[in-house]
Amino acid sequence: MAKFAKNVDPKAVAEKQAANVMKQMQGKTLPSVGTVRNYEERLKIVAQHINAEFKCGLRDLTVVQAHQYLTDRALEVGQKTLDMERQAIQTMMQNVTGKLGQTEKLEVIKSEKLQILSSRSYTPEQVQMVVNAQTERNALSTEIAYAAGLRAHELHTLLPRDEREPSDRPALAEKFSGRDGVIYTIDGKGGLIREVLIPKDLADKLETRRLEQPTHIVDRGVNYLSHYDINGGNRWSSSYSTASNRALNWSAGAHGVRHSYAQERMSELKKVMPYEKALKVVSQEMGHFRPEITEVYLR
DNA sequence: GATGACTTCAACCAATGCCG
DNA sequence: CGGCATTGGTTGAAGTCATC
Repeated sequence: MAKFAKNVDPKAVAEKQAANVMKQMQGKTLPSVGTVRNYEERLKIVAQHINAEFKCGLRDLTVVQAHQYLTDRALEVGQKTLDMERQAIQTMMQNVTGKLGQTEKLEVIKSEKLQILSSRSYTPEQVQMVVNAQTERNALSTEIAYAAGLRAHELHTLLPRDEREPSDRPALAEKFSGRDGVIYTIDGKGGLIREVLIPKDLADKLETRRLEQPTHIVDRGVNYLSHYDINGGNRWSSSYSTASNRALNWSAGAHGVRHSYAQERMSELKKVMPYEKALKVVSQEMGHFRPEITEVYLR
């Protein structure tokens, strides 16, 4: 009895079960750090539910019970979260508990909640209002991300062009045409190094924050080596959202400035070239492998 | 010493994006 | 076009720092 006393918290129990399962995944071909974090997080939620509903531990979960759980869960969360939980359970069953063979899969369940896909972009004036509601350090990150179309985490990976070679990717001559500034590189999604263009005045401000020694930064469990004293990742994203709510009474998230970049570049380029060509140029500037991805930024 | 502006963290949920 | 991997958004609690 006494030895269970410290484990009466259901959340703590579920957390431990998820952690143990993930530990047993070591040695398998593990996905990225961020994905591992997602799996563990989702498995913790799954464990909490099934501990209560089925009175069993996480690794006792059967295929039939998993199906039952996901079907119930479809009423509570959206498709993406439901997918993540199914994948996490599936990976556990394939690699740890053996309830599924390596090629066997769980049935895909449809969420009952429909997702609303509305525009996330900000006008230049709106971005300026958000910038004004942030401290100088966060404001600089916002201005750079907006001017160069960066993802939040990419702010932690900035480096001048002459200090790092970009990945070998096709590039049209029209890349960055109509704008000028200083070329930097960033380490993007999936390890793709790409060139980005930062206006001169912002590049100057950025260089005043250059560090003598690069500093180690952890964001959402992922390690970065930042060469500048600027914010990025979830800290900047959080700052942006709260500042947006203060200034505008709404927020579409920091990623909204990347949507703005895409839309502004498209309207600039469409004046001097056909739509298809413009889309191709913008997709290269944003580090997309295919132009169709860029189109989701235009809605 | 209360209040508000601002930042950070952790936990939960969702969108983005590649590829078969 | 769907499955799956990777990245981002929101929220509440808590901390710092002015300001009154």
